[in-house]
Amino acid sequence: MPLSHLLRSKGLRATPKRLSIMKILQSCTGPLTAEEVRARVADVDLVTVYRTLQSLHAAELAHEVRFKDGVMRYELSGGHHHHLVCTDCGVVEELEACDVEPLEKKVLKNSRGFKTISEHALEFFGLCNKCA
Amino acid sequence: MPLSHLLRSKGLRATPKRLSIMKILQSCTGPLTAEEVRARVADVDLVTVYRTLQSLHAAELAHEVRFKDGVMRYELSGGHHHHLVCTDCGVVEELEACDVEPLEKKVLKNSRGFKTISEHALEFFGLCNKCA
DNA sequence: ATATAGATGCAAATGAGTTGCATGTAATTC
DNA sequence: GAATTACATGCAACTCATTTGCATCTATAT
Repeated sequence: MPLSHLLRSKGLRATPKRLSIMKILQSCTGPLTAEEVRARVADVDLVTVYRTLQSLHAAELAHEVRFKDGVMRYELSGGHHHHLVCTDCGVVEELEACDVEPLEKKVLKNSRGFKTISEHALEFFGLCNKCA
Repeated sequence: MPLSHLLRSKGLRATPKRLSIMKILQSCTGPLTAEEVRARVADVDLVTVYRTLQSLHAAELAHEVRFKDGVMRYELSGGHHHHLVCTDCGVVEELEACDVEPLEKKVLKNSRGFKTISEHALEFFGLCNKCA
């Protein structure tokens, strides 16, 4: 499905800037901050980037991730997954498998105070081959 | 070990405000933001709270956690663990067991680009009994 | 072509967290 | 137990990510 159809299928308009932003997200290996997106798209206001990323996330077309710096990052939703982040240079490696579901089930079963678990956030931090 | 000795063993001074801040952290079930700490301690500047929490973390006396709002929270280090957070009311339940280590080993083994994994962040989000 | 709801840009505001600097005080030394 | 000194605190001002208000613009439906 082309990006423009994806957007329209969620009730969002397929504007040139939106498409550029999505293409950038698509072309990068790791999740990007609003500022990183702005630096890669010609003539976009940072506010527009913020609003676009929020819209994409609200429409479930993008995931939100926060690494240790606390800055929000976005990536196109290509299935649920987690990341391995280098604490030295910041390189990000995507992990295909999630494998947290069994843990999640166990956590819910052992919980006294919770009825449902809908989400989880998991990130790994370490040193990449270069920085080690 | 009393809090004052804990501090001194890490080369930090046992000042009244520091002790108050630590007592508050100790008495609360979940991790607290700087602002939440300030609201519970008499006559402390927010800056002092920030600096104190950072010192405690640097000395490994406190853990840092970030939930979905992106705000940093602190809790006294009582062994590594994770949290279950209610997305509605914000209640936090602590999870005794971690159980991520085997996953971590597997992730490192499967990784092409990383040599070591030193840390991970894992939080679960759902609805507590009250809010469900 | 027109209408309209949604998208964009600019400026200004918000809110978490930080920094510089002067003052205060815990811990050490005599 | 008084003096010394390095660390701790408070205040004001700052930075930086993110948000909001408002006027303008434009993709999409009619």
